Amino acid sequence: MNISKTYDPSKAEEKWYNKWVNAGLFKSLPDDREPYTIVIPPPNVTGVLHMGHMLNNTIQDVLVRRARMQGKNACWVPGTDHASIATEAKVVQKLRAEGIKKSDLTRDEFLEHAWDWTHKHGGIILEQLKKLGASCDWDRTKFTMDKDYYDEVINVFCDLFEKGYIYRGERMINWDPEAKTALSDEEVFYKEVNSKLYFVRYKIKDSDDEWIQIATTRPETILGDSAICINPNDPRYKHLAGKEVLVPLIDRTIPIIFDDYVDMDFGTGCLKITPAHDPNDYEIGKKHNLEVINILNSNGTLNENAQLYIGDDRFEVRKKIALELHNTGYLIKEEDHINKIGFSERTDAVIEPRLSLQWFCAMEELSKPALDHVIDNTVQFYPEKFKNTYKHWMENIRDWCISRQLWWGHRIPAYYYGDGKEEFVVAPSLEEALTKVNKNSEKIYKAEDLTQDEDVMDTWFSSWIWPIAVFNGFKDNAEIDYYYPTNDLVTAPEIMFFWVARMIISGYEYKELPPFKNVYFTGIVRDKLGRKMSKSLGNSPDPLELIEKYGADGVRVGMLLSSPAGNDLLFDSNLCEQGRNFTNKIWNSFRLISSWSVSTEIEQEESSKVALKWFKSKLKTNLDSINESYGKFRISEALMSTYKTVWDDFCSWYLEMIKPAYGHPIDQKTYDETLHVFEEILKLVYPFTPFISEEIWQLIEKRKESTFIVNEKWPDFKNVDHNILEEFIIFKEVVSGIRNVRKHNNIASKVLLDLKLKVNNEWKSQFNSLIIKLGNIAEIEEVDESIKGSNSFVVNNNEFFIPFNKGIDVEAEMVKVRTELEDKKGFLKSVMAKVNNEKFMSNAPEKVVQLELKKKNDAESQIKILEDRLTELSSL
RNA sequence: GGGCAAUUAGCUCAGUUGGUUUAGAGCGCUUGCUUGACAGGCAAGAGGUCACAAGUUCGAAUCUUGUAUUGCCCA
Repeated sequence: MNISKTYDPSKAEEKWYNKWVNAGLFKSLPDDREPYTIVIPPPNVTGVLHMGHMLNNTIQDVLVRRARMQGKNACWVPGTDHASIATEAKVVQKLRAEGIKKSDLTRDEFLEHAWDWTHKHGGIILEQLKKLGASCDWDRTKFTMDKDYYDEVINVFCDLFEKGYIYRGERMINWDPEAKTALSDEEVFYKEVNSKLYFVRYKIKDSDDEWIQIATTRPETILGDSAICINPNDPRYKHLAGKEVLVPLIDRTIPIIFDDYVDMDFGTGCLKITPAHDPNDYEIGKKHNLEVINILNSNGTLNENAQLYIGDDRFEVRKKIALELHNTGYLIKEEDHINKIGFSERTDAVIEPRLSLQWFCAMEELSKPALDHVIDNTVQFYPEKFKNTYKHWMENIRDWCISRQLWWGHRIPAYYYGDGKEEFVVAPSLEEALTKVNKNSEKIYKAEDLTQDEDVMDTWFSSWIWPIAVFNGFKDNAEIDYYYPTNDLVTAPEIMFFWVARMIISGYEYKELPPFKNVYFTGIVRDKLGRKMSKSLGNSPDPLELIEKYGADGVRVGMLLSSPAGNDLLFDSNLCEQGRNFTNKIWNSFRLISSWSVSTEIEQEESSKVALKWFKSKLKTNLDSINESYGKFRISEALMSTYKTVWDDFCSWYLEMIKPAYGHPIDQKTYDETLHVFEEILKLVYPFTPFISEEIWQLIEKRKESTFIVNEKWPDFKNVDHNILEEFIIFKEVVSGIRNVRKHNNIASKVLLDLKLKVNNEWKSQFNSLIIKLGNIAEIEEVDESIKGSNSFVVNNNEFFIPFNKGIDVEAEMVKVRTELEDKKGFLKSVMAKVNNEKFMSNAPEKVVQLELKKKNDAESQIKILEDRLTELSSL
C-alpha cells in the first residue's frame, strides 16, 4: 500500500460525510435503546457560520458521536430560527436598495419578499455545518416558521393568555426608532458616551426673578417636562414647597415635587421629570400623578406636543434647543459628562424609552419551577458557577415584553372588534376569534369587522418551545415521550436568559419536565488579544477557509484544545495547526504499521510481549480518565488525555518498543495485536476526529459495504496490571538516563553501549529487553561495585553505569552530581522539618507520617550514593 | 453603586474533602538531531516565593479575613 507522507483531509472528508449520510448513520427513530438527544441551538436561518458556531457544534458533535458508539440511540436535531429583527432588517435593506420602501408594501407582499430571502439564503449555515462533520439527523431539520411550528407558537400564546399570563399593558419600553420596534432589555447594549450636562434655569412662577437650576443630558426633553423634583431632605430647596415653575421657551406651568429618589449630590440636586421619556421619571410620574407628555414620534422626531421643533429629529433638536436656551439666557453652562447610553443590538440606534401598548408575559409564577429545578440540579449547569447568575436573574425576573413591531414572525393572534383598549379577543384563528366575539355579544360581528394585531412575537417566544416543538411534542406522540427530556444542551452563556431559562420555563409549563438534563455553557470565542470576534472588527477567521487549510478534524481539535467549559477561548489558528499535526501523527502511525512486512515464521520477541502487556494496561487507565472527563463535561481534558494516549503512549513509546529493525519483518502475533489496539485508539479519537478515524479504519482492512467505525462499540477494557505501570515509570527513567548520557557526551544513538547495573534496591528485570532495544544497549550486566570512569545515573536508588572508552568529562560529571546532591539535601531538609516536628508526628495521620519517613529514607540513601559517587570522581 | 466569579510557567489552563518525593499539562522558548512513520517530526532542557498581606493548622496553591487587579451580571 502506498501511503502519502502527510494526511490529506480534503478528499476523505467529503467522501465519508456523503457515505455516512447515505447509510443513514445519523438518522434516529425511537426504539428500545436508551436515547441520547441534543437539540441544536437554532442559528439564524439566513446567517453564516462563525467561530462561535464552530465551537458549539464541535462540542455537540463530539458528544453525539461518542453516545452513538456507546450504543445509545443518538439523535441530534438540527434547525434554524427566523430571527425576526435581523431578517426583517436585511429584507428591508435589500428592498430599499431596489427602491422599494416597506411602507409601500402590504403585509403579505412584504412577507413574500421575506420568504424569498429566506429560501435564497436559508439553510446555508446548515450546509456549512456538514463541512465541520456535524452528525445531525438532517431529516428532522426544523424551522421556527414551519407551518406546524408556527401553529404551536400561536397555540402557546393563546393558552398562556387563557391562563392569564399574557396581558396587554402600557409600559416604558426600549424603542428602536430606526427599526421602529420594541426591544427587550437583553437586546439593548450600553456604551459609555461623551456627552454634555446642560445646566438650565427655570423661572419660579409668580416670582420676580427667582430661578431654580436643573442639570440634564437631554435638553430636548424639557418640552415634555411635567415637574421638577427635589429631595425632601435637601435644605437648599425647602422653601420651594408648593411652588410652581415655568418650562423654558414654552412657559408651561409645572409643579415642584419632593421625592427622596433624587440624588442631592448629582448636578444641582434638582431633577426635571419627563415621564414619557425616562423609565425612572415614569415611575415618579405615576407616584405623583403627573401628566405624561409624549413629545416624540415613533421615528424619533418631535411631535405637536412638543410645541417647538415639530418634525425635527431628537438629536437635531438637542443642538438647536441648547443654542436657543443659551440665546434666551436659560442655559447657565455646559459641562462634559460621560454617561451610559443604550443602543440597539440590531441597528445600533440610540434607544428611546417610550411608552407603548405592548403584549407581556407575566413571569413570576410561570418561572418558579424553572428556578427551583436548577437550584436542585434537576437541570445541571456546567460549569456550575452559572447557577448563581441564573438564580439572581430568576429571582428578580420581570415580565417579558413579547411583542415586536415587525411583520416577519409569528403574528399575535389578537383580534380587535372595536376601538376600546379591551375590545379584543385572543384565538388561534379568525374563525375562532369570531365565534368568541359573538358568543358574548349582542351585535353579530362578521369577519371583516375584526382586525388582527399587526405585531409579531419576540423570536425567543418561538424558540423557547424548541425542545418540545421539534418533536411535535404538544400533541401526544411516541417521539416526544422517547426523546424528551433531551440530554444535553450546548450553548453560550450570553443567551442563558434569552433562551435557556425560558426553555426550562416552557418545559415545566407544558411537559412538567425539564427540556434537558445538562446545560453545557461554552465560552466566547475571542481573538488572541482577547477581543470578541466580530464582523465589524474583522478579527474572525472564515471557518470554511480554516477547514480547507487544516481539515475539519484539525479545526475541531483546534477549537477544543483550550476551551474548558465556560471559559472564553482565545482563538489562534496555531491551535488548528496543532490539530492538523495531531491528525498527521495518527496518519503516520498507521503509515508505519502498514509498512511492516509480517512473518509467521518468527517468534514474538520478549520485548514486544512486555510492550503489549504494558500498553493494554496503560490504555485501560487512560480510558478510565477519558470517560471520567467526558462524564464531567471536561471535553478539552478528555481531548488532551486522548491526544497524549495517541502521541505519547502509543507513538512515542509503544510503537518504538515493537518496531522491528529496518528491513526486518514483524511477527504475526505482535502485528495482529498492534492492529487491534490501534483500532481501539481510532475509536477513542473518533469523536474528535471522525474523518481520519473512518479513513484509516477502512484502510486497515476491506470492510463490508455499510460497515463504519461508528458501528463499533466504545472501548471497554478490563484488568489493569498496576505493577507493570509502575515498572514502566522506572523503565522510562532508565531510558531517559541513557539518552542523557548520550546527549552530554555526544554519542550518536546508533552507537551500541554497555549498561552496568548496581542493584541497591530491588530490580525487576521485566523491561530489560526494552531497555536494550530503546537505549540501543549491547547488554545489561549486574555488577557489585561501581564502575570507575564511567557515566552514571541513579534510578530508584539503583545505580547505572555506562563505560565509554573515550573516558568521561570528570568536571562536568562532578557538576552534575553536585547539583543533584544539593537538590536532594534541600529536599531532605524539608522532610526533616516535618519529621523533627513533634506536633506533626503526633497529629498527622499515620499514613502521612509513614510517607514522610519513607521520603527521609529514600533521600538519605540517594544522598549516600551521590556522595560516594563524588568521592570516586574526585579520586580520578 | 449592588451581586457573582477569577488571579498558578511567556501564553492557555489542570490541581478532587488541606498531606502522595520541595507544584502539573499543552503550546511557545532554548539546545542537539539530513535518526528509514511523521521537520506537520525526534530527543533533551530551561522556566513558577501559586496576585499581595495577615490569620487558622503539625502542615495552605487549597480554608478565613483584608487589599489590589480583571471579567461577568444587575441597576
